[in-house]
Amino acid sequence: MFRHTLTGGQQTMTKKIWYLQQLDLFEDLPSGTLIEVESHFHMKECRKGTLVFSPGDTNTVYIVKRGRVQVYAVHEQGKKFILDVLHPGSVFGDLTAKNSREVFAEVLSDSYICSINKNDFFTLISQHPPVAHKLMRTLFEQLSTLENKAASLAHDNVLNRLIKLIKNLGRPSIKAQNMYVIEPFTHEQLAQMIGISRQTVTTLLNQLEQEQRIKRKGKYIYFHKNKLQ
DNA sequence: CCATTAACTGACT
DNA sequence: AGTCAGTTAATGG
Repeated sequence: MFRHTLTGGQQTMTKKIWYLQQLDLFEDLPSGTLIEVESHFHMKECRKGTLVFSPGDTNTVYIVKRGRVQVYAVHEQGKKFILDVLHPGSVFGDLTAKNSREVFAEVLSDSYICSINKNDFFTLISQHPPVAHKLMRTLFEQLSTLENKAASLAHDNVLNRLIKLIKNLGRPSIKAQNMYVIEPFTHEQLAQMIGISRQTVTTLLNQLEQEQRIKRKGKYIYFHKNKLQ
């Protein structure tokens, strides 16, 4: 398993489950084997708020087919720290043999979640090297971005943390060039991603909007790549 | 200072 | 009734 420490304030944490973003793992397989592969999966419809994964769940690997899933840790004082928000194509599950106590995965919007027995999953992967290859590539890419995250949490003030978060969450807009969009999050969720308070997020977002560094429509946040330093 | 906490408010479901 | 965003006063490192 991977061990990475996030130093936000005094807290350190261990990543007990792994997840891979935006990975259509089996998309390149010939349709014949695809059908065989899919027979190993279960598909479940999950309502908003459902806990897909909770501590102690070590035998299953999950793939998000539709919707959004947030992976978060809960600390001693009951505070949430959001580790990642997963989208369709994301793969996640527990790597450890022991029970992990503090990591949960919760559905943010009505979703379809595929699940597969962990051993079956790894058997499948070893039978299809291109899939293993893709899995590893994404894994290493994510490892490098984690370093930046950790450094930001350790050294940046709240404003810079929020700015980096905004940059990381932004996806290129289809409409305007160099324009980026962030899907709806509550201020509470944004706060929980970088370990700051909800009120501070509210204040800083208003400040950034007044400085014309971001724009907002409802819960969507827009920004130009150059305007946000 | 900078940021968090607590508390209250109005808007929106 | 519950969630969310915005504001302010008090507190602490």
